[in-house]
Amino acid sequence: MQPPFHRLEEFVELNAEDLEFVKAWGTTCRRIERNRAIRREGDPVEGVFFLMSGWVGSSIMLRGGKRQIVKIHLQGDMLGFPSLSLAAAGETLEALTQVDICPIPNRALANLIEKRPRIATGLLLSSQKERVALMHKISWIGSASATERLTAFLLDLYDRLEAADLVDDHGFEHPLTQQHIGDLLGLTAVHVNRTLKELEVLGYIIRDKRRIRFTDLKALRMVAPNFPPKYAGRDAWLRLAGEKANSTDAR
Amino acid sequence: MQPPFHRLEEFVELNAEDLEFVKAWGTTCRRIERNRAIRREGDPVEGVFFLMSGWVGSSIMLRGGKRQIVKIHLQGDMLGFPSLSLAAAGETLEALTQVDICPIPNRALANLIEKRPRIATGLLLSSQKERVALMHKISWIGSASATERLTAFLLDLYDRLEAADLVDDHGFEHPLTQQHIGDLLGLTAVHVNRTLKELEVLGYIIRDKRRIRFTDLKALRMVAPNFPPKYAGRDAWLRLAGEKANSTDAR
DNA sequence: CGGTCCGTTGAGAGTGATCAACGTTAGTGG
DNA sequence: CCACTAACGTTGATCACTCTCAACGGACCG
Repeated sequence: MQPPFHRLEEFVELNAEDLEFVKAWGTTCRRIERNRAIRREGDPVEGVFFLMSGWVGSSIMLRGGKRQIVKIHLQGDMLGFPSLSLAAAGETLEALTQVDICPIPNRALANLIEKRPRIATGLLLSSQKERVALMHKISWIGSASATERLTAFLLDLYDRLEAADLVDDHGFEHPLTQQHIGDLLGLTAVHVNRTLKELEVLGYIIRDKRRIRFTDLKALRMVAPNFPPKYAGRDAWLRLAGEKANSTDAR
Repeated sequence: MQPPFHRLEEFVELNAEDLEFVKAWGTTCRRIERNRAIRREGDPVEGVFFLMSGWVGSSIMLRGGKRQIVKIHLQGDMLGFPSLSLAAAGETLEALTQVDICPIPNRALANLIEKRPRIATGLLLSSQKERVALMHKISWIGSASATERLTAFLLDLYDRLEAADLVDDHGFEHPLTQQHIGDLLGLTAVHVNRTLKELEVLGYIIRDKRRIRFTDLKALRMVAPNFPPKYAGRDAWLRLAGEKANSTDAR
């Protein structure tokens, strides 16, 4: 089975050496059980993680015991990157399913930036993509109804799962409780329940245990507050590096 | 007057060559008048901008004519970085005051990544800092009251203005209408007005035209939903590159 | 002097939170 | 295999915060 490098190769074309480099990450993977923390807020930042498989939630604790889940990470994502700018980890990374993660220590990252500029560029652009995603999330958390937030979230998840080839028959299995979804969207679990039911009554989705099937994607995309932006693709690297990219590409 | 490089030097120590490189940006600055767009959503992404002086708002348009202001940029910020990952600009950059911006074309950025790894690292870490800021913003937009959101915003602005040395007598001048603040926080201008008045009645702030003075910072920080995180500082680069940084540092 | 933008204040309406109860599912140990 | 338990999902009633609509005053500008 191919490791999930689709995110790394989204913006840059990796050559043989690059691939060898990232494949080395896979040699030190760790398995973490469901509901265990990978890293807690305040822990020292020893590096980042590459998520090989499973679902991970990244959350921030608020006063009063509330938590805000900032992002659901899927396989192929880099975890803990934002905390590189902090003196101590600023987010709690929690395994929502059994997961396999590969720690990438700071030293290895530094080595990467120096030796493999194309991977570094890919990471830089991926970070910008994450910023765009956060910006959009702010835009619909800030001024959208519960129904709109929920559809935006579901569609985002759908698109990302599709990119990771985890969508089956217009639906997917997920490990999220309604409390999780509430913490993601800034809603209470009770209201998430009502809103999910509303979408089901409208005939847009069908729920069965922890499986969601999308029965009217078109209608859902009409409900959502903003359509997903179009990402740059591989030519972003071309735009950045000009003709350089072509001449150094091994394949 | 020294150009505002405080953000560039936050995570890395720039040597003489690095400084020469970034100072070159200043030679192609453009002046933009108040209320004019620097770049609109959908425009081609020809590069990023370094903000020499003035206030810039970065916003996303939503359906129904609503706009979400995602971030207020101050001098020393890099503008338009997230759009590097997009096929077309994903945010509108609007001058809130008269501003001076220095365009940095994609070609120059590529050159920078290749030739000046320390600046590149600084930009990468700055991007992560922005991600942290966005994550925090999500956390208080998602589940905080209007009062909490407003105080969080005011304090964030205060801290950033202080870093740019623009705070005077615990207060500052700003160009924002209450509509702007509403679009930032996901509130209506009417409610922003009531909430500002509430903070004034409580004795936490004093307003006079477009000037805000903070009369009880301690109380305000108690109201805000989360304290600002502690950033890594210059040793972040050390953490990344190990002893390498010391040996190559010119000063 | 008129016009426009911005700030201020009031009254009423609606969305989502809160509190509470109950049903259902899954996991545990006997 | 069953009893027990805790976590999760569902539904109802009430309440509070914020939106909406509306009117008016002040500041700035042509």
